[in-house]
Amino acid sequence: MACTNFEKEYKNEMRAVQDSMDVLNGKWKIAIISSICYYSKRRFSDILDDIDGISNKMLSKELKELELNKLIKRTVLDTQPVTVQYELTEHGYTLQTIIQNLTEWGIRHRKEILGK
Amino acid sequence: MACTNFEKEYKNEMRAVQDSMDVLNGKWKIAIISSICYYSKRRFSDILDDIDGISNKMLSKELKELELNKLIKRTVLDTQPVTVQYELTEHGYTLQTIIQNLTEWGIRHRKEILGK
DNA sequence: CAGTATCCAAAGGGATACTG
DNA sequence: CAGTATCCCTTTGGATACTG
Repeated sequence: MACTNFEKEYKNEMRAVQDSMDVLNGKWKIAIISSICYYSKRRFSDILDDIDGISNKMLSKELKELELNKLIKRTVLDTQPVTVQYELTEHGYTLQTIIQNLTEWGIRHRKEILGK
Repeated sequence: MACTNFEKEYKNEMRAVQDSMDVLNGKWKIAIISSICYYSKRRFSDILDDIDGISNKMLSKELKELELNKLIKRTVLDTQPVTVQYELTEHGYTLQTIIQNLTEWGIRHRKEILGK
C-alpha cells in the first residue's frame, strides 16, 4: 500500500500508521488489552497479577490512556471496598485483527531471525 | 484470537506480538521502511530528507536495528565519495500487510475519537 | 556522502510508601 | 481494592561538531 500510493495521500497514511502505533505503544498496552479481552471483564488487581513485571503506577497510567482512546470502558462497582471493572469497547475489539496479524508476523519473524 | 485461546498458548502469542512491536517501535521505524519501500532503493541522505525531523544519529541507529532484524539490506556502492543504498528484503516486504492494517485502523480510530 | 562522537535535557519507568 | 505521590536512576533523543 505505502509502496503504490501517489504522494499526495502519502502523508495522511503515514499519520494514520503513527496514530495506531501511538495507541498501542508503551511497554504494556497490548498485554493489558489481551488480559481484559481474554477474561471479558477484569479488575485492576487481576490485571496487575496477569501481567508479569508491571507496576501499579504503570498499569494505572496505561489504563487511563486506553480509556482516553476509547478502547476500554471503566466501571466502578458499588461494593465495599470499591471494585473497578475494565472491559473492551466495541472500538477496542476492532483491534483484534491487528493483534492477530502482529502475532502471526512475530512468529514468522522469529523463524526468519533464528534462521528458520 | 487472543480472546479465544487456551492459556498454554497465551504466553507464546503474547511474546510474538511483543516481538513485532519491538521491531516496529521507535519513533521512526515505519517512516523509514515506508520511505525505502516507496522508492525501492534509497540512500542515507535521501531518507534523511524524506522524514521530517529525524536526525542523522537517529536514522543511523534505526537503520542498524532494521538491518539486524533483516528487514532491510545495506549496500555500499563503490563511488567517490561512498554511496550507501538501502532496500527492503523479502522479509521486510512481508510487513506490508501489517502496515496497511495499521493505516486502516488508524483512520477508523481517528473517526472514533473525533466523534465520527 | 554516510555516518560517529559527545554533551545534555527531558521523558520513562521501577520501588516504595501512602490514601479513600 | 484501586489507585496517587515521591524519589531517583536509566533511557531517549535533539543539537552540534567531527571523520574517512
